[in-house]
Amino acid sequence: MKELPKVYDPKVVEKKIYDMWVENGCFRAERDETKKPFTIVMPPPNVTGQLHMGHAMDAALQDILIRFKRMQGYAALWLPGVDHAGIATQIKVEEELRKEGLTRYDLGREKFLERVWAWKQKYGDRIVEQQKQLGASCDWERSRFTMDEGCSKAVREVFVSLYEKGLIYKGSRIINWCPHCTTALSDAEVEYQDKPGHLWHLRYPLADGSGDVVVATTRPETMLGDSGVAVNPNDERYTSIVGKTCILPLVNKEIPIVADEYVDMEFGTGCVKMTPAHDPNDFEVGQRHNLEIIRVLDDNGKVNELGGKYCGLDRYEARKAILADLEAGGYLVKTEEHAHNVGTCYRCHNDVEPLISAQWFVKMKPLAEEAIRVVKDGETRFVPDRFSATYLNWMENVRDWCISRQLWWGHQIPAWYCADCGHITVSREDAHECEKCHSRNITRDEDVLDTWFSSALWPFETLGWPEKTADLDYFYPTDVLVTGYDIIFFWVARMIFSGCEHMKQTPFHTVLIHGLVRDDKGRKMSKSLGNGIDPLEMIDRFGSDALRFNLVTGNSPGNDMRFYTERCEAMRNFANKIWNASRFVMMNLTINDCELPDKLELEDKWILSRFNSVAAEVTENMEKYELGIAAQKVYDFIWDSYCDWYIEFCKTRLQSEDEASKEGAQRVLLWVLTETLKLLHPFMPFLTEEIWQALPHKGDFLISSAWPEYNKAHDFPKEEKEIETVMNAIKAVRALRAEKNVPPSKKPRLYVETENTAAYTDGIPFFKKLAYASEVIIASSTPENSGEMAAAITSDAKLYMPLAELVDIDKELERIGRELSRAQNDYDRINSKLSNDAFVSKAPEQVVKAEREKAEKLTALIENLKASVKNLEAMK
RNA sequence: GGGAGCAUAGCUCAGCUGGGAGAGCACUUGCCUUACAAGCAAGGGGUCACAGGUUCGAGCCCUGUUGUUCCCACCA
Repeated sequence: MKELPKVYDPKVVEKKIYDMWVENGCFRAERDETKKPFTIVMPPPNVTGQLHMGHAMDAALQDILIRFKRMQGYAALWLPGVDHAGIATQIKVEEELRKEGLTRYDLGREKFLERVWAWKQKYGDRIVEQQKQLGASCDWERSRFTMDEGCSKAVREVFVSLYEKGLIYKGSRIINWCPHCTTALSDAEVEYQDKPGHLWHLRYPLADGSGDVVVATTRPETMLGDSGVAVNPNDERYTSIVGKTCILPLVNKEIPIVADEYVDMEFGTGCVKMTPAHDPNDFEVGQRHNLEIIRVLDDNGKVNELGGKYCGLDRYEARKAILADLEAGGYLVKTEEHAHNVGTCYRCHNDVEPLISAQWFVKMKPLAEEAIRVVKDGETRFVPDRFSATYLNWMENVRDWCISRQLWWGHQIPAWYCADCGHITVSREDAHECEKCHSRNITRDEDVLDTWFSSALWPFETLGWPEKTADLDYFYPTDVLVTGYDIIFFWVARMIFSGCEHMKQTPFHTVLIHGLVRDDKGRKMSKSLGNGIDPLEMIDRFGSDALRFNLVTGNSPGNDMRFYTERCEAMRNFANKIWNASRFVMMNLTINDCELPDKLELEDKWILSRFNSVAAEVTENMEKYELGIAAQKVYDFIWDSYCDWYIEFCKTRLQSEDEASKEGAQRVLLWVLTETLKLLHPFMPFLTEEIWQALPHKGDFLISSAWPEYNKAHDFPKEEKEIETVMNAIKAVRALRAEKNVPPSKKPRLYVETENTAAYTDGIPFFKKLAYASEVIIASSTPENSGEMAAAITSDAKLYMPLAELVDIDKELERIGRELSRAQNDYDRINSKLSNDAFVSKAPEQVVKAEREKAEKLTALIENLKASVKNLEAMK
């Protein structure tokens, strides 16, 4: 048998094992009509991305599920890919250009796009390589890119077909504009932040000279675009001025005063300036009252030529200048502190400017209906369930989706404008003439689509849609989508309505939501804070398996988790524990197959029975997506049951002359280890495969072996109880010895007084090994000189040790007295339950029975303790 | 304004459909017991935020309160 190093070194193992899996096609998913498919599509990371802890957690969860299902015999497909990430990527390449003193306009669209593709070529694989280090068992041969030919075709098909159905339209509306990224954004791409600000009260004189109105605003610079003042129709303070006009200061323009329900009488002065071009509400009021739409800010957030003397000023400079001028002109009535909610760009975090612009939109209401139904009817289920409420709330109130972006990197909108007749041609094929007037004087829309427009198609475009492929037929709908709660709106919601619309089937039956990985102080990991922990560094220090285990244990689905390096270390220690247990088994191995023996000893039945329960429970937990609980159970089984007890139980047999017993121990040790490695494999794939390869095994790879199933023949409840009696006695002896500071080297005789001689006789070798006894004498009567010996008391035995020099009768009495009062307390509590008729009659039979058994044991223990007290007192 | 999460050991968190409070780390004591000192054994430490309620029985279910975090929303 191969000699293994004393310490597990993930570095030498992980790369080797991963390459072996890849070379042998272990991740490949084949269509197989004899198997059920199980499909996960990976949330595609950004091409520009670097693997961070969020990705690592996401990937770990998916890999665990896919490995589990693969072992259960499914045709398990984990489909990877990367996202072109419009704004993010374009910004990176533009930054690179800036270092050369260039802008994208210097290069022109075509050359710029060449640069981006080159960038993608250079860095696009980086994150994929990093995912591989995590052990991701994706079918890499099917890897896709959101701008590859197939995806482009899918995007085009969807755009055109939605346009044909009237679900995509172009219109001028108030949209969110990022002056830094110089593009429109969707509602979902705006992050609102509470920021301190001011509420300025401005006086607008009435045109007829009969007085003035005072409006309150947080954004005085937009006054340049004011085209009216609104008051509430029920506001008696202002009924007399409705219908009049006032003079817009600085601009010197006459604007109407209108009455509209929108105005809140309680807020500010009850008069609101109306800037229809720069505020969504004002826009709507403006529509109702036919107010002029005057856009005064350009695409860069600077005042445009309609702003008169302020033209060219940045919006915040303009604010200062305008306030100064208003104050000088006596128009500034007062200034109040006022915190307000400001929209910021989710990419660059600059303030978003609401402004009127002609953009493309997806009409959401009709699409949302089915997307709501599938979740309400449980065709798609969120885990944890509370996120379905988040989803439904969003979907029920969803507004039209602005999908055009003023960028170059992305899917260009397939719309051509006719210079002659003004018609818009939207086409699957590139258009060369206007479909209406056949003029060739057409130009293509410059804009590209929102990145999420293509990601929304991910579950089916990656399987070949719009072609009717065999893969699509077999693997769609997919099964589970794993992602963080932060992109439910961006992505999950849009995949669901897209799947419903284009495939007529929801894209997945389960959405497994996880939380954010935070730093050890609970802060979000971010570049600007510099508090990010690099998963690759953790892999380097502790191994991929340890990182994965850390990321999936100790927190529950949907909750954020704090990342502690020390926990990674603890998991590394766990990996090492298994490594050494395996090393121990191998060192003792003289067999070369992994069959169980014909004859099973008591302890063998115990560990098989324990394993059996654990396998059943773990499987159930996995199926309910309780991965953390499943992992914890495997951890406990390995460390407590297998290592701390079973291996120790076996040591004597492994050294014995009895060949049958010796081989039996080897066989059970090996069998349980092998099966346990299977349960652990999804969580710690590298370590388990490495060990499995070194052990006698059937089949080629652990990754493709069968998941353990509950086996009725391995259910031994009686033996479990019996060995646990012995374990309790061992623990009692060890506790006694520890209290008296007896070193393991001191091995006294052990006299056991018990009625249960059979079990204790079976346990003799265990008492010798684990309770440090030189000799074990079992009798149903009290040994001589019992008063001169220290005694450990259990419910069915008294275990005496001649540690004469350590025995102090008073101290013994005190110690036993403590145990007695503890036992008495427990007994009283249980007895009060049992003497309660309501409990006995109403509680389930099982529970009552269990309580009775406890009471019996405690009664016996108390009797034993009392007898000892009596005995000791007689000695005094 | 609406909604959700969280509150359990010194720290970070598990605790699935109600039935004797757990883990990791930290701490104390003793051990190099030939798989593992990245280890073994023993141990200390908790009014399960607070107040009610349902129940034979509540960390878990219901109501309310407090604190805290987050999401959504067009009050200028």
